[in-house]
Amino acid sequence: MGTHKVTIEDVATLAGVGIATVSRAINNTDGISPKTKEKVLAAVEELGFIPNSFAQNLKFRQTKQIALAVPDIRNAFIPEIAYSVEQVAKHYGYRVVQINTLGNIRSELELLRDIKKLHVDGLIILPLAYPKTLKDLINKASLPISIINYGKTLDNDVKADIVSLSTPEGKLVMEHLISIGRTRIGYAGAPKEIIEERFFAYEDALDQIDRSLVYFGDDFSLQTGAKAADYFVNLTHMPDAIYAGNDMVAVGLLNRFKELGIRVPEDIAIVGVDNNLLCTITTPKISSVSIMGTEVAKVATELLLERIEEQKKGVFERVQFEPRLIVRESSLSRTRSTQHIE
Amino acid sequence: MGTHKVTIEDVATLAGVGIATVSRAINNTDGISPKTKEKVLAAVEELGFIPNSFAQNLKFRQTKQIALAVPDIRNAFIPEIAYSVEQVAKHYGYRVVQINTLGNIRSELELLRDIKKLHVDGLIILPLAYPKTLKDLINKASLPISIINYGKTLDNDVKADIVSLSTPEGKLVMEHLISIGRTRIGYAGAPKEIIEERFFAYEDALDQIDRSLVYFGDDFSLQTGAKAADYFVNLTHMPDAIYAGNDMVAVGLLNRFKELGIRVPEDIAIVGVDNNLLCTITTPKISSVSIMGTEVAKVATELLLERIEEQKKGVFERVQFEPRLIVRESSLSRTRSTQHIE
DNA sequence: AATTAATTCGGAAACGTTTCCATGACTATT
DNA sequence: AATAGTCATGGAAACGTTTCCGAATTAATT
Repeated sequence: MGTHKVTIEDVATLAGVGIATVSRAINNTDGISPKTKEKVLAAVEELGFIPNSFAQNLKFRQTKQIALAVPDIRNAFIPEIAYSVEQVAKHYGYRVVQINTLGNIRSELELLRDIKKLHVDGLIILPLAYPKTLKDLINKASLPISIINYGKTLDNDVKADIVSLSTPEGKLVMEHLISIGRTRIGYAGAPKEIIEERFFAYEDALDQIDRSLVYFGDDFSLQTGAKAADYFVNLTHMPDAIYAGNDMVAVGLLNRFKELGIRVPEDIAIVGVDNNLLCTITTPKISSVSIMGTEVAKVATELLLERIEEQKKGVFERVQFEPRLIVRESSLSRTRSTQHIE
Repeated sequence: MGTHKVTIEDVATLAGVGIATVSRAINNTDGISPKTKEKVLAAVEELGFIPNSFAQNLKFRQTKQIALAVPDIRNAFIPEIAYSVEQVAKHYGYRVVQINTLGNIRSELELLRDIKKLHVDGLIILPLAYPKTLKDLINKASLPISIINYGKTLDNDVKADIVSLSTPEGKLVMEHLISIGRTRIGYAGAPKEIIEERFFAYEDALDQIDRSLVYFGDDFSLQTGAKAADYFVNLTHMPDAIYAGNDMVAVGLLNRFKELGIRVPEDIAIVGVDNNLLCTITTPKISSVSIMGTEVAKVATELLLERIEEQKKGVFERVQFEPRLIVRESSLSRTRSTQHIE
């Protein structure tokens, strides 16, 4: 337990040496004889001395730690990102501390505001939305930042590396649904402010939109999917396909539809976005667009760590990944299946 | 961007005051006139001064941050814990930094070894296993620790609060499977070292165990479940029920069985542990034991924060939560169903 | 108007390290 | 044996804050 009052000076006294020597011993620095080193380490052990890292870092500056700020841990899309970030960071010898902002934009801003308290060398952030404040805070921040851009368009003058998905993820979905002959296509997801490109793709793909086929829930969750299913079922004229804003919603939809006796894909086709692991364990398996989370996270982390290590200023990178549609059972054509099924 | 070389002294010079006054201004301390305060804050703004928090904490000691160390973020059981911890911490005004040890015992030990580098006031750890080193490190650690004890028995002299699940979670599963008339019950999960109680319950419930009905994979993952299914299917004498070490494994089993044309629960019943969200979105829905993650996490966090705030020494709490079996479709009795289905 | 009390402020010590620099002891070279 | 060169070591400065304490200014009391 030791209330940790023991300082380097206590060790020095016990070992009968100067504090400089103690420092050399515990840091494996050159210029100390093996025997004094041993003597010092014995004293360290005896007193249970632990260097105060605040004092250490006061000179050192580097902490070899980076922060990863993610919105909602309950969305299974996040672990994929987190895992990938950990891998790369470990390879560079960095530790990752993950901050869960819980889908709360306020706490995202708060985090940026006192990012210094985290004692990290850099930050990877996956913002929910991009209010002007966020941009200002990023630009004012005094440490390297990588942004994983999840669906939103960013101003070009943000002083951070940005790795993003190009927006056609929704376009892919819509083109696919149209190509398999669906004509009444609905949308279900969070309000469009959250990831607006997702919904814009829906609007863009249709000549005219029927507002009754659009369901906005509170978030991208299973519950939203279930509520959306209830909503669609009560329409006099049901859709024959639904573009789900993400896979959680898709799963929620599918599940509720099954409970209600509606067949997928025969009655309604469903396609989600994220290519979440969940898509492969439902029955039927759900078609989805992979947003390449692993790759995106990898690049974002590499950019950040290179910026940290090389102390790069300016010249911020912009990288885009193309999404990839993976067709599964939930969106098979009713007549014949010419698509490749995974 | 500012390379953050600007110090409190620069601000003092610009504002034409002493550094003590600057400190008072930025910390809202008493003993400063409104107008000097305003003047100082203007200087702070102009220079973009950000206090060096290493220097601050050198005196202050408290960081109002706690760490949460979790094994495998890809296991959907974790988010439940994390979410609950965040809620409580926020209520107390603390930030949570999450450390993912990726199922690696080495990195768990490493974390404890240099926990100081994280600059947190306390730690909540969900250990994978309990080698002696871990206990030693915990006892030597110089900050409050709460352990969320996930299946393993702990020595009583660990100097930390411990919130654990009482072990009968596996017993519940076995008694249930036996009660619905299954006679050849198998086990699938990670090697018994990982969470040994899970497997011991299996052994205890049976008069004699048939080693061929036990499958140990690498971990508690979907893949392990799938591989286990392949294994069981190839037995000359298949089991009629499987106790899955956790829900990920259960889902993996179910999915692969379905691909192989084996009916659940008619041919094989499956029961998992964790009561993961996944259990309700598969077809059939999977019976599982809730380990009360939310409640456990809540108590663990409260104990930790109280210990921090009140600077309690000694008197370590031991809290146990009882698991709860939730019967769903994957373990219905073949003859009639008398159980309550959720 | 004179004394006392209350504010406001700056200097300097303290927090616990790392590291530069000077010193002294020891080894190697001639 | 004398000089040069290594090596080990401790003292002290530096890192950037907060805070104690005394001084100086202002306000309040008589």
